[in-house]
Amino acid sequence: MPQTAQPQSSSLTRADEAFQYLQGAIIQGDLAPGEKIGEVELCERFNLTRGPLREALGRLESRGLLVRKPHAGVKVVSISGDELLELYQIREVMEGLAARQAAERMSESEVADLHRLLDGHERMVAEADGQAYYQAEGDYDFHYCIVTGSRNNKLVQMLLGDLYYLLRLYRCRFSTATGRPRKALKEHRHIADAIAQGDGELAQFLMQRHIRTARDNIESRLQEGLITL
Amino acid sequence: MPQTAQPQSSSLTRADEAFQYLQGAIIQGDLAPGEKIGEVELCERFNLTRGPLREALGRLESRGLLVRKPHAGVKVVSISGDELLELYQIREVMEGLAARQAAERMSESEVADLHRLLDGHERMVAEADGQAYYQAEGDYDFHYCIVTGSRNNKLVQMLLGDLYYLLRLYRCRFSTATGRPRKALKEHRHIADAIAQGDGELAQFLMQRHIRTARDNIESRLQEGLITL
DNA sequence: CAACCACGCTTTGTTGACAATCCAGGCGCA
DNA sequence: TGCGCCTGGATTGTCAACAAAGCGTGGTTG
Repeated sequence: MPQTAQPQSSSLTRADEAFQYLQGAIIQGDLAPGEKIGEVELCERFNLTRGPLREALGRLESRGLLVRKPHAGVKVVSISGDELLELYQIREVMEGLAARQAAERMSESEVADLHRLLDGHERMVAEADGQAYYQAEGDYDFHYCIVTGSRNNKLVQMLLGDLYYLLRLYRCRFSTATGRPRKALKEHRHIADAIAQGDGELAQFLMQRHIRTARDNIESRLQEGLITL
Repeated sequence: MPQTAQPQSSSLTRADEAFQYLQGAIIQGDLAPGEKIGEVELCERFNLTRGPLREALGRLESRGLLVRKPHAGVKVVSISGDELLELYQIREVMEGLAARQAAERMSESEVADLHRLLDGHERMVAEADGQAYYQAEGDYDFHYCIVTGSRNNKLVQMLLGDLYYLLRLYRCRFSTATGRPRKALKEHRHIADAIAQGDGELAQFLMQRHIRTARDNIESRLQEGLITL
């Protein structure tokens, strides 16, 4: 599907398209990690020239999804289990902050939305043991809500704009998930309750413990040998 | 290894030069915030063509130092006091984590280096009330040491590669500083002691309080009207 | 037979020109 | 006189070609 026709948003430049497309391709695993990929090949892959492509590449590199050596070419970032655990440690403190600020600043309607979201998740888990969907998307929806609710623009940018893409990359790579949907959902509910009560400290504590639990889960799985690096 | 360190070694490309140069120019304030600056002007400013420049611009944008609207041009990021406070909140939790991990993972020699660094700072403060230098550079040196000591690559990349540049931008803009070198130095020493003893929890707590104090200081100064936005 | 050097090819970095888009100023009309 | 359209200029986005650097290959030599 060559997107030669650009019907609508003229505000979308080719470089932006390439950026989004490449980001998606990397996250979904269409481009293997460590794969040294040439520029011309990418250009032909979705008809554009090297100018916009290089700009997109630069942005991807700055975001940490690509590594590029001066004259050696670009390759998709190779990931390790240790780095994933590092990411979770960072997530722990940052989302803890997000939860605290969300508890302090979320509006009534936002809190209501959050609870509705959890109601939906509850139905999903109850109905069909919908582990797959719940973990893949629902989990992100919940955390997404809280992060945006923190009203901390920089935090939103760092988490939603950068970190989550990396996490998604890992998650898609070795499709490991917590494997504990009900417990996780319960934790989510507790966090939402703390936020609803405006108890920032509690929300922060619960969120940190929630993510730490997930991290421990992943760590033990990694040690068991489910490493797909 | 974060690619943000410095593309030093052999052949640094023109785009990298432009990137570093522009980053420095923005941080030092040679480019006013909110200033809409043309590409050709930048090109002539340090002889290079628009290709590499645009790549550098893209990376600057992705790093948050520039904002660019599709056909409207680029302008240096305009900053607000609120955003600075947000940054400090993020710093609080992230550097808290860094301090904890540094306490757990720093080597003997690194701890010794850290203490030597503080000795130097102590001399500076005692000798000449060297507030200016201590605050401008010494403070960063200390935090830099601890962050790298955390051995958390992602954390290093996010703090040293991104956040600190923004902080420097703010600091240079309204050259506000803590104005409490002795107290800050004492806090630094306590943190270093906690790290030396391997007490991660204490180091984290002290670091968070240290940064929170600095933040409160800035907040009150802002409210007093030292806002240069 | 192995190691080293030189050559050429491939890929990246850079350049200048072309085309699309937006902003400002001026003119016409109500 | 004020509003809106139009045109001109300038700026950004895009392109195709040029130059330099890295790497593999093949030949030569110890």
